[in-house]
Amino acid sequence: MSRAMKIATWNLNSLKVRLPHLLDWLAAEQPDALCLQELKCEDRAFPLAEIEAAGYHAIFNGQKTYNGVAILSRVKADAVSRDIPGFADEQKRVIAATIAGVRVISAYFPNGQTVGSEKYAYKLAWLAALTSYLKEELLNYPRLVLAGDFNIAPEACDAHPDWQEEILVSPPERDAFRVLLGLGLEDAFRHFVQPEKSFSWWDYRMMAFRRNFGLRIDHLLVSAALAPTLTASWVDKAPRKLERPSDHAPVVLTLDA
DNA sequence: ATGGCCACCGAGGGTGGA
Repeated sequence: MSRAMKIATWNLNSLKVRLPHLLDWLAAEQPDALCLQELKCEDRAFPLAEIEAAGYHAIFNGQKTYNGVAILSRVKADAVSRDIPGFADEQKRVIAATIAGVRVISAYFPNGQTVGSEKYAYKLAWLAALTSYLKEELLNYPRLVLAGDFNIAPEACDAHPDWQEEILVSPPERDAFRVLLGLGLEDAFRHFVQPEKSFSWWDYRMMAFRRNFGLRIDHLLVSAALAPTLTASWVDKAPRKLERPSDHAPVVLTLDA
């Protein structure tokens, strides 16, 4: 018997500020699992009551001011794991759990700031650690989704032609993305024919959203066991049009597994 | 024009994001 699932990822850029948008989106879209990033919220301040009132369970891994990830789910999450095992890191960027038989990982990849900076070196080291972790996770959980803000636009078509920065599109970052695919993961969005200039992030400045001056840096990668079950994937630009939006839009997949 | 916006902390402007 097959079961339809809707799984999404959304960098909220502050859970506190975006809570009304989040609750509206949950009510409208009813995802089975929603991976969140950039909570900027300590665990003790997590708005659990509001999330539960919306009909969702929540697991979270937060810190003050920066980073912070969570997974919301219709059914309770099992086998919860936080951070990258064996990778010493103060920054709260990873949480994983099994939801309705699917291993779901919510990840907030480092930004990297500028190519060659210390933060860039941290990004590449973090990517290597994540890759080792994913290799292990795939052995334990063949039905897996890696979702989050990757801070990498994997191909030329994933960045607006006028994007002048090296960061988010540099060859070492794109190589790291391809190494993840090489583990047997597939970009759910690219499993389907998509409109040109499909992006998931637009800068707050320069009227970037109105001009569709953006990047596709939020992704859902699915394991080989799940890829044949995909039924759709899209970017939901609606929340980016609201007052005081996150600079990221939710990215969604559906599957029938 | 080498910044423009937004959120954070905390009480003013510095830091970080992408």
